[in-house]
Amino acid sequence: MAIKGEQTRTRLINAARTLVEERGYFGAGLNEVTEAGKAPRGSLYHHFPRGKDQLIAEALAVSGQEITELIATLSEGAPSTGALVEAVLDALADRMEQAGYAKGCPIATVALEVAATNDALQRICADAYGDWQRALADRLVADGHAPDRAEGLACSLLALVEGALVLARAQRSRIPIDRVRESVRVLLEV
Amino acid sequence: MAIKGEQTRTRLINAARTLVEERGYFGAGLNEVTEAGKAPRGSLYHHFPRGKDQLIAEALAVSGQEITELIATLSEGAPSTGALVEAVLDALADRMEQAGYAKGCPIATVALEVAATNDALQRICADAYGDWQRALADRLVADGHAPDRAEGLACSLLALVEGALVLARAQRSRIPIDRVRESVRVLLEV
DNA sequence: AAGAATATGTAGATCGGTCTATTTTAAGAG
DNA sequence: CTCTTAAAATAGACCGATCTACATATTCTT
Repeated sequence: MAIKGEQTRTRLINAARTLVEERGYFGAGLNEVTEAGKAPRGSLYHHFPRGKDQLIAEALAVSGQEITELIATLSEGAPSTGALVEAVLDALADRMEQAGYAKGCPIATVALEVAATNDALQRICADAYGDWQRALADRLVADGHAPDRAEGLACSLLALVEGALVLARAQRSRIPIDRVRESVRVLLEV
Repeated sequence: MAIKGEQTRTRLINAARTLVEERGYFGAGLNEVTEAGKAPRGSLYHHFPRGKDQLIAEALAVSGQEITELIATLSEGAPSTGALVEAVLDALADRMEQAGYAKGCPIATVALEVAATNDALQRICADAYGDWQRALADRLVADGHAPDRAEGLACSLLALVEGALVLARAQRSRIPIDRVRESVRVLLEV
């Protein structure tokens, strides 16, 4: 049955997602992943024959996709791009607080760790950020912003969100996120 | 003679600073640190008897102080807070490119890795960000911004810089930094 | 019966940390 | 100024633990 196998595979990916977001690529050991995913090491290498990099690559891709979908979902109920970004900040801040600051951006830690040394993972991280930026740029254009400015503005908005997540986690406080929230409107209402 | 010992100590700290910035806390092994610092293991534990955490704590403190001084230095030649932030972005972008994207924010990677699990290092990271934010806030007040708004604005500026560094490293491109650069003025000229 | 999936065992390397010598340095005594 | 001596610093072997990865069975599932 392929169902059971898929479940084990999914459990491993989710365990990897959690551990990688909390401690990064080097900090997430496969022993911990298999323990958290309730699967023996044999299953891990059955489902991910190329080992750790394949597992984490898929975990990052899933996490990246999840944020892309979060942006799409929140965009439906947001009256403006500014409201969308604020909603994203709120959602991520809640998620971070609820996890005791063990969660933030699911990509950032790995992105920084492997930027210069692991081409495959670097590309996946870059793609995730590219997807999020495009989602924001699309919404900006839909809101009537000049298309030639949308990319740059979306990039700055994304940087603002990423920076807020870094500062909030580093200081174990959602204050930076709330402060950045107020700056979003300034950036968009000009 | 204390001089020779201090030199070894400094070499170890600098080796740790480089490796930690490139690959983070978990990715920087002590074997690599001692090799890069040209010192045997005995010297490492002579100068840092509390081991890896002590070494990396001092390395982070030095790197944090270096950025604080960079802000102070660039502030002298900058006609406004906006110009200061742009100068900081330029300096860090050059540094990043020159290192083949092995450098970015010397604090961020560790901050994300240990935010929820290592109180001592988390505090050091938080302090570094606090210092940088205060330096920006002071300059904002000196520029005539309302003191009660300066903290929040400084926090947003810092988030913008941190986010730009994350995106630039992740995408191995200084484009995000250059785009954020343009948003800085928007944020300050309102 | 066949293949997918699971379950361990283990290999080889590396991890952080400790230990004992040995060398180097600084300071005190004459 | 030289000799002595204790501390500082260096050197590297070594420890148990953990790491990723692989090998070999065994158990499910259709």
